[in-house]
Amino acid sequence: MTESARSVSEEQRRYNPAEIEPRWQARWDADDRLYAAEGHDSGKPKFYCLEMLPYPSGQLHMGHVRNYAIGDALARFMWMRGYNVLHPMGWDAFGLPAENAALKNNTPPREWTLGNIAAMRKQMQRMGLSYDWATEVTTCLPDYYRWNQWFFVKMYEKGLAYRKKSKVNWCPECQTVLANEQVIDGKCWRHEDTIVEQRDLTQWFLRITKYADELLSELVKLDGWPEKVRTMQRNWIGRSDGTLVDFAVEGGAEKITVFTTRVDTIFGATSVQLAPEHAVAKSFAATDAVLAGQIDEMLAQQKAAREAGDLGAIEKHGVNTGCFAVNPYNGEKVPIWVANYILADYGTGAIMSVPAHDERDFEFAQKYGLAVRRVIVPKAGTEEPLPFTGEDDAVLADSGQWTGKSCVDAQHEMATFAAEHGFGSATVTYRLKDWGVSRQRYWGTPIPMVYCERGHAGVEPGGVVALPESALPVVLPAQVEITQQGGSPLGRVPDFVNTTCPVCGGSALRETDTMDTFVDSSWYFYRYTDAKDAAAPFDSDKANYWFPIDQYIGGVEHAILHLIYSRFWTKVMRDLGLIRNDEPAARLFTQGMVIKDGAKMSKSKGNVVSPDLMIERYGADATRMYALFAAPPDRDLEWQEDGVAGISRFLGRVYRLTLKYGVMPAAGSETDAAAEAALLRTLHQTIAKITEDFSGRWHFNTCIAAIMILVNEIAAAEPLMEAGKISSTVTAEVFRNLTLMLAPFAPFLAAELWEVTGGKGAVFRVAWPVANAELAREAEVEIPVQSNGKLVTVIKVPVGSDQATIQAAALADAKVASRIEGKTVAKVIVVPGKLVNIVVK
RNA sequence: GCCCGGAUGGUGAAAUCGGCAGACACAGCGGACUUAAAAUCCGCAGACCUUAACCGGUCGUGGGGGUUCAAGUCCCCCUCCGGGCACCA
Repeated sequence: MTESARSVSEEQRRYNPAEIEPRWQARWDADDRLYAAEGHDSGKPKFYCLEMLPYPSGQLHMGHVRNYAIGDALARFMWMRGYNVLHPMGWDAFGLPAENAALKNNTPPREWTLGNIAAMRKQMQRMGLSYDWATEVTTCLPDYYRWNQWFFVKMYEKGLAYRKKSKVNWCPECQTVLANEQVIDGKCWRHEDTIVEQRDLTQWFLRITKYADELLSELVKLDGWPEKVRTMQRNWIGRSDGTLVDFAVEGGAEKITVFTTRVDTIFGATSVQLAPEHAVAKSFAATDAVLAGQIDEMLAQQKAAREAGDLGAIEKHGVNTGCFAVNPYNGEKVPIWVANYILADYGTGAIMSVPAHDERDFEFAQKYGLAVRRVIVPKAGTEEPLPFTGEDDAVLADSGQWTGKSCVDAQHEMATFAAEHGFGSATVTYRLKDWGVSRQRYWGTPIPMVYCERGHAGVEPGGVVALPESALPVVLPAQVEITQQGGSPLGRVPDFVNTTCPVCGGSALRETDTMDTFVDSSWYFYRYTDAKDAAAPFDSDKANYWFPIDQYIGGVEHAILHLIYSRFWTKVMRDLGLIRNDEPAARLFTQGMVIKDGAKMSKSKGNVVSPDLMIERYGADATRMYALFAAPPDRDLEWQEDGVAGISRFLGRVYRLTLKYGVMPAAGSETDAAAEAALLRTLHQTIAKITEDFSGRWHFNTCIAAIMILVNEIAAAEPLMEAGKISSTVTAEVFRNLTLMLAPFAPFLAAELWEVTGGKGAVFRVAWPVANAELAREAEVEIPVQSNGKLVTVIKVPVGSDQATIQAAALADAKVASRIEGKTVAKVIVVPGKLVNIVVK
């Protein structure tokens, strides 16, 4: 470096991200190995860092920016820590918006989607995100979705995919069926104002309930997941342990099976309540026109309430059928009612009503004057008002041979008794329902099934035939007219629909529904490990090396959609022998929302801030760094443009100082050893803080604050550096490590400064600095001195001073002396290194 | 109704184990530089009382109580905000 390099003009020292960032971006884009992961044999520990893949809407929003800024900082940090990092990105590219866009602008969905992907990929590159684009996954392309079809067939063969007619959720806006997980408060997850209708349709389902128990029990092992997400999944799965009990219908061959979690209260049952849809209710109605009318009225009322979006508003009511059921435990006859609050699709659609020990039953019994019979009493013998629902420290009364038993013991014994006498059994009920995956839409994965028209051995006419692997992929036809008329668009493409049966060669019709797009995102992260595989969804050895994902980062809105489906898919793949891991991700992080003026950014509120605009004004580094600085990552972040400007100013300071003193420091004869030690002390304290934070708390806001403190201190030492009082060894160490610490947060600037200060190679592959505890150590520590808990003064003592020394120093202080003068010192509390509190009277 | 979060200056926030509340920023105010402005740099800054000023004092982490030498942090009760589940038997 020559003297001329030192005399760079002020103008050249001005931080100009608009010049620096595109220059580096071009260099990075040209190097397709820059962010590539290494193989199993790299000798390094692996780290799979993953952010949830976006829907290619065509525009990154601030939520994406925040999500990717977090993941990118982590990936770069782990590279610098010597890990073999997999950091991929892809596109959740099927879905309804492409069809809507097609309707609106007459652009084919594929063209629209691929155009959006290209635009968003460019935005991501502009952000400086460290993705390995060689492993990019695009779910709407046949080389990906063919494996959706392959999995579907495998699941069909295993009985995990099946077709049935049932009540399903229909969104009139989407013109398709939705899964239960996609219905929120009776409304569509994509159309918050659209009430979901119930329709009877034949649909394909995936048997997620087969894994309900494992999905639930393994939640306790996911200690790297937020408790909130685990709780939400636990609630969603909704396991309920209970007993099935058969009540014989008096004077008929029918029986009513009820589900109860409190079989111990069954001697207090004074009626049986049926859902209006219940088969026994229907059979009574067949011979009772009045009852039939009342049941129809209930169903009509439910339908109306659902359409009004307010199911909770229906008042509970019921009708007495006039028939009786027999309680198998005591032979007692109880009336059978039909009630509008009994859910047909939970448990068995029938309950026993025990008014004395259930709040709802009590309320219902009061309304209709049904008998209330107490059969549970507190162990303590105290009189509890009814309804008494407690089961701990309570025992049975007037309950035959179980009288005096504890509730919990009785529940087990009575279930066993039922099983022994053939009228019931212990059982488990889940709220979770099988995953309905059929969609009456075009832009999705075709379901790889045909219906053989004539039928053949084992398949009746019109029966289901799964396509063999050789017939895959079933490619989505390109020329499809998208209209708003009902039914699957593929059904209007004769070339697609009409095919031949792969078994008998006769004519066959294709399934015209496509798969829920949540299928695509249920296993995409496995594909990243082997994105170009044409013979399999992925190579098992590769997946077993990389899985589980070490850190998954995304929004909490997927807590029960994507995150439960992908856990299910992982378990299915494990049982197919493709992978060894039971769970997809060891650690999950859900970042907070980005808000503006106190509200979530949305077009309708007009408070959307465009990342492009921020990058244009302040650069990608400042935009990303602000997203990490303004709040800890798990909290909501209020976007304030002035804050971005502040970060930009800060980066400008770093740039100016580094160019001035980091490139070629001024030479001087006498150095200031104390000032040098102080600089190095702050430097090493900063390294220690950031290193520790990355491995645990992820409070990047305080990491960046720590870097600011270091830079403020460097700036304060500017006169000393100018005068040559800080040796070049020290400035070199300070600026080198400052640059390395900036690399995860502001990669463009770090790359630039690394190069201009003579660093070799990519700054992201340089070893992360190691804090030197000796250099970081403070010589003295400030100890606040309190009197009765109120601050009096602050004294300085050498680090490591013992209690006696600190106490002596505190009592020797003039301010302290005047404060305690004339008072009695009752006690002196000394916490070494922390504080002194003198208790006086 | 049940289950999770959260509430700290004008604003975003910090205080990781019970030990100086408000680090670091933003906005603001004052100053330097400049013909001027921008940019940059330096300084002030929780509220209230007192003072000419310094000094000094009181209050202060949603509200009320408690434990403790000491509470934003622990315990009890309550309010408000956000999220999840909910005629689930």
